[in-house]
Amino acid sequence: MLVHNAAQMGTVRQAEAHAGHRPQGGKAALAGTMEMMGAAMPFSRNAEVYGENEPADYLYKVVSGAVRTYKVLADGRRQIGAFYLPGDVFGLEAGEEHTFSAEAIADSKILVIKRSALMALADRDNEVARQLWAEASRELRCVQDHILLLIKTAKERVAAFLLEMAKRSTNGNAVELPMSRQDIADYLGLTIETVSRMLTDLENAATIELPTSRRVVLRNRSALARICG
Amino acid sequence: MLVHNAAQMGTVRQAEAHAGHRPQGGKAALAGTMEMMGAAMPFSRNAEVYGENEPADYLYKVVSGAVRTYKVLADGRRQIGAFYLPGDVFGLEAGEEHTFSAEAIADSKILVIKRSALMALADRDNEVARQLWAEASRELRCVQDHILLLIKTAKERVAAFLLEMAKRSTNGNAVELPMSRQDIADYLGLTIETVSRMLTDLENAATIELPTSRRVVLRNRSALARICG
DNA sequence: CGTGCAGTTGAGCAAATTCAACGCTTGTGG
DNA sequence: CCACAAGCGTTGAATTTGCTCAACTGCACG
Repeated sequence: MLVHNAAQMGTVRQAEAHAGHRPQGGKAALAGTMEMMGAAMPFSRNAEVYGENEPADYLYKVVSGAVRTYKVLADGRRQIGAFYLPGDVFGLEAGEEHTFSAEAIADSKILVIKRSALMALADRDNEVARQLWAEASRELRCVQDHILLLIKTAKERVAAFLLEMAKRSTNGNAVELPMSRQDIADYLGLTIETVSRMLTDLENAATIELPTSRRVVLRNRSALARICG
Repeated sequence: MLVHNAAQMGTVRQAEAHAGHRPQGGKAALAGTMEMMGAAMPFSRNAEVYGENEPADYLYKVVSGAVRTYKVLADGRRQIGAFYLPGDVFGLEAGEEHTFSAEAIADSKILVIKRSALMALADRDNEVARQLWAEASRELRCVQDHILLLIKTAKERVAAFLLEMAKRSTNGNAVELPMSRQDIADYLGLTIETVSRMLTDLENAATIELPTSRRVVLRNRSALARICG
């Protein structure tokens, strides 16, 4: 189910109330269109946004906070598919059902958009359709890059992860990690111990600084890039 | 952008001769549409279909043979993104350029379709657009499953690979592998030696038979499924 | 009949995991 | 206000897994 408690139920309805709105013109960006059609909902830390195999009736855009998508294997191993930061769109599926589950990593505000409304709009407005394609393409590229990550060594994965987060972060060399070591490990296909060791190795090599465990400062980007392979 | 430059590959020009054809009706499947719009081209074993970063002006459908897509990292490691068997569509990208390279694994016949023609058709015919979405979605799901493979143990990866190939193969429990051990290894993120060892382990456990190195017979599917995790 | 390629097998090694202990921070109840 | 438990992260030692390197087999092709 999309809605997990009564308190959230009401807010989702709001999203639908806006579903009929038209964008200002044919050249409206998907970003702008979505703001018109969706309603921002609060999710608290670790709250589920949607579950695997649930109908994909909505898509989402992170306003603040952060989101992880993941799958859990039969024996409990968890693979995180992606992290989504403010501005990122997630939950856009061509199929009828979500293939991953999604949870808020921290307290978050998330824009909820009814899929059918956006799709109907895309049928009339080719620009919107194009934007949806671009979004899906971005997602595919992300997953493909993720595969390339998973064939690398532990140090390479951690270095690549830091560079990726830095590229998506706004504040230069200082990166605030919203996720735990376990989340990072499950994203990189490593254990928390290995992630921790690689981070301390990088710190010892003066490649990064770790003022706190959730804050990383890149001291030597080119060294990181070199490590990436 | 939907309109793209003319081909740089001389042989591909043939495909364009058919580009103006219309499907029989609005409900034509993508499969049928593509047969109308494309020309079958022969590719010999190991021939390149397209290269990474080349403009994605065409998309492709395997008629016979098999295709691999791959990326090579700076240090020479190769990651195979996917294998495509007869009936499979590949090279469909929303972006301007191919993100992987593609090669024929064996001598193959491949249908070549001009992207701009198909896209133009999709603009007029929502059914075609929907089919393109479905294709892109299938591709995304494939890549996501691939990620799940890469976090497993060597034996689990090989077992999952065999089940995947069996599911795509037509002839029951007998699976003909068109690709080499090196291809399998680069798909699974393992070495050829490890792939070979896992296969012999499975054979010793009477889970599979290996009449020849390229032919596998699944003797105990449920055991394989159990191994997958 | 040799040559070359693809695949298998073995031994030793390196990388990452597992298991275990410990430090630090945070929140809670006496 | 302090004591203490819980959660998160780090570190160390032992173990396991898969890799590297090397030898060897079978087979196709000249």
